[in-house]
Amino acid sequence: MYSIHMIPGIRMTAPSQLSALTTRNTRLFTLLLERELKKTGLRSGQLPVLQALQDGKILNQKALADFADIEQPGMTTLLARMERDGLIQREPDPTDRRSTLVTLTPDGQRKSRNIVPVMEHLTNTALKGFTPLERDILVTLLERITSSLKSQL
Amino acid sequence: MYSIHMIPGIRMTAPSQLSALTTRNTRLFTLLLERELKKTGLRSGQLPVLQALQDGKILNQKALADFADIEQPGMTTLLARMERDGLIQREPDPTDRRSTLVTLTPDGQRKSRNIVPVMEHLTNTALKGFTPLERDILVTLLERITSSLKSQL
DNA sequence: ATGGAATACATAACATGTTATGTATTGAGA
DNA sequence: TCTCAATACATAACATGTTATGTATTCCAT
Repeated sequence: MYSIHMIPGIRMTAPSQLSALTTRNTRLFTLLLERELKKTGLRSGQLPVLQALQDGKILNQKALADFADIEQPGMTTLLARMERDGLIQREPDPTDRRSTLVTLTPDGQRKSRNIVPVMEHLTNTALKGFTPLERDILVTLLERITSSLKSQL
Repeated sequence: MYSIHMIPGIRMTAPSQLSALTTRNTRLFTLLLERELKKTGLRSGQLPVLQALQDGKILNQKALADFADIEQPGMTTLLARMERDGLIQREPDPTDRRSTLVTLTPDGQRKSRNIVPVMEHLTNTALKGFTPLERDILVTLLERITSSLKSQL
């Protein structure tokens, strides 16, 4: 499958600080992402919503929360900020009066087109020097962790 | 905690989900960690402070912020909550009137003894099925990412 | 010795997320 | 049909983190 010879800098020490490492990487990545997005008027938390609503798609808030993998109240407040900033539009669902349908505004659509190049650039920065094999190994290991953690929920 | 999710249109097969994977793992790990810590009366953000002040060590707020790798205002508010909750004590540094010296209270010391087993258990959960080699590969790759991202700051 | 830069901390405003809880609407079974 | 559970959303309270900014103190170069 994969071999230690292909991983430079291998140390054989205990990953006692695994969570610190992933947390640090997440915060660093988000920090750099926010810097890039600042030029486009977007924030990192908005990206899943913009992605989910691309191509004129219409979703209610529950579907957006599921897609973004956050709780419903978090999505409610996020969408309130995005509506305030003119990125999305909310209107009542005519078929279900509990539900609110969300769409991108033209400005939201326009700004969301900047996301892909920004994410590509940052991902390449994070994985600088990684061989394709190393990328695959990393993703495989991370997916196994996700699976293990989700099984504990 | 910010949330970076899968962005469409990135063609690289697997690593396009890198930030989504690490972010999801971080949130999942933190969620499970908070559940465990709830029994001990601690919160996840407090752990670096408790660790840094173990064995009666005395540090000022700047040193704690550096250790925890967060900004100074974040540490100030964190320490205010921890002081409110009786985990730490703050007193003026007699040798530098700008500085505040922080120590653990007896209760903080007592509660902090629960951290290591909790973290070990959760880390083993996250890395369930990993061989020692796979653990080291993972840590090595994550550290390379940290290094690449930090070089962009 | 002193004046200006650097340092340590605090505060405000905010984004992002979590629980807990309340309200209105919908749906489903007796 | 009617009641009761489930669903969708909102709100409150909070933790954790970020910038931006202000204040007080200390350090250093002249």
